[in-house]
Amino acid sequence: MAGTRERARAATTADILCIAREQMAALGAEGLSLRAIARELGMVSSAVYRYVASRDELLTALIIDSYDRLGAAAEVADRGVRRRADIRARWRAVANAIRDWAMTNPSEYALLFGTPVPGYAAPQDTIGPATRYTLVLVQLLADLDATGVVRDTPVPKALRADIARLRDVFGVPVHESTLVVGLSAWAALMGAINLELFGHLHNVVDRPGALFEAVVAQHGELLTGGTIGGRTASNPT
Amino acid sequence: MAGTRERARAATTADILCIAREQMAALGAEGLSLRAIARELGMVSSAVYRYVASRDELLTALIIDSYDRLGAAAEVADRGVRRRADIRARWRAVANAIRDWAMTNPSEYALLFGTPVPGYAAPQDTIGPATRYTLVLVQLLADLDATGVVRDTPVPKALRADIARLRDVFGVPVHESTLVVGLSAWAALMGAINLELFGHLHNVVDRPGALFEAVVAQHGELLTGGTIGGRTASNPT
DNA sequence: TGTACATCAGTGAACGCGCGTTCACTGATGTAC
DNA sequence: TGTACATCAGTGAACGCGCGTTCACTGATGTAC
Repeated sequence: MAGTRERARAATTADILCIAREQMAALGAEGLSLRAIARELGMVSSAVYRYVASRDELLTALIIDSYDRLGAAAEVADRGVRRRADIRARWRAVANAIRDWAMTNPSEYALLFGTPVPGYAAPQDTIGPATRYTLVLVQLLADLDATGVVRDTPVPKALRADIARLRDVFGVPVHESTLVVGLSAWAALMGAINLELFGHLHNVVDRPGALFEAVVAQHGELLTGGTIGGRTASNPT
Repeated sequence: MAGTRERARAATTADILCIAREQMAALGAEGLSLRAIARELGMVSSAVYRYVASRDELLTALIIDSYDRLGAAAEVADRGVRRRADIRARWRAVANAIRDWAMTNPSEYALLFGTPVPGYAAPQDTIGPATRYTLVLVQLLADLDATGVVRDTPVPKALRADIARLRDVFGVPVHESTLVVGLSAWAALMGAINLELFGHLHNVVDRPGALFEAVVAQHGELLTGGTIGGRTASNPT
């Protein structure tokens, strides 16, 4: 039966990735060590090179895998919302899924969104997987637009070209102002997770989850209907 | 003259911090090496221990110093706005100052706000300096409140207790809803910087500065007058 | 079904490098009388 | 102003540890005839 060797190979390849993840959780991405993985596998250090060409390649594999899991989590969360037209609910679902994934896989999240590993340059292969979770968000924006929301958020001139290009890249028709608000929501989303995960809410907020909810709710409003034009309630300028 | 020895000591202590910063810029926080610093100083490796008790202590010094510089930058920017009542202008100034500092000191910013160095636990001494830049923001919120802005942003119940405690900690009277919107603005601010600095805007936006401006402007509106209540323009739910 | 050969997982030793930290020491700089 | 003593910056060697990567090898597993 062709495959018993292949299956063994696939199994230890998976083992390597798994151990690598554990090691990252304990020591961070820089702590990743092929020798330590070999030790854990009960192999001699050079044996790992049958499976992985170099430390950097392993790092790349971990990054791709992580982006993929994150993307899958986001997709599942989005699909889980029955009422497709309820953009706010879908936004909440996706945002929470991303946060949940981050909290249960903190080291992987840090690998993707924390300090880049110095000396490591992500190869092209990581781009595709990296876009996966953002595609969910962009599709959300497109569906939002389809509902005919009116928004008078100003689109900065300097962003016009970028935004036009973005629309082409994703191939999804999204209104300019929607994209701007969407990018902003994205920044807030990732910012809230970073602050929490990297410890900046210690002594600030005891229930980071509640803060996260508030941030997400606010941007949900902004996306689905908030009109934040020039009118201010009582601005003293 | 008492002091020639002391001055020499202060000078090489400063040199050590300076070289450490350069080293971090090149190799990241984990790349920080006392031996490499000694080499750079033209000393034998053990000599550094006259000035620094351990690698971790040096890391702590760097963190404190960085928080301090960041805080100073934020304070200067805020003070630079003549019309104190123009909260939006002050918010923009402070936000831009933080971003500017981050862009000119990427490795220090990463040290503070990126992935925590594994195995390193920040001692109590870092808390004070860490609050410095946030104090600028909180004072901004307090001054904003003093202008009598009306806002109907809902305050999540789960955040009530946290927010009350926060007000006590800072000793500045800030309205609940103001703090919630402020925290949200903080998250967006840091999120936008992280995305840019850690490379997530590559192939997404060519002018990250313009995106940053947009994010900051949006939250400026939200802070100073945007009312994002339950009313939505055309929400299909 | 059996043999001959190719593939390839894992070994063991080595190269050359890095690191943090300790310790007994030399010798110059400062201080007290 | 000069001497005796204390302080302390910097030395040099060592301990014990880690790492990535290469290379010639053994021996089991698969493949072709």
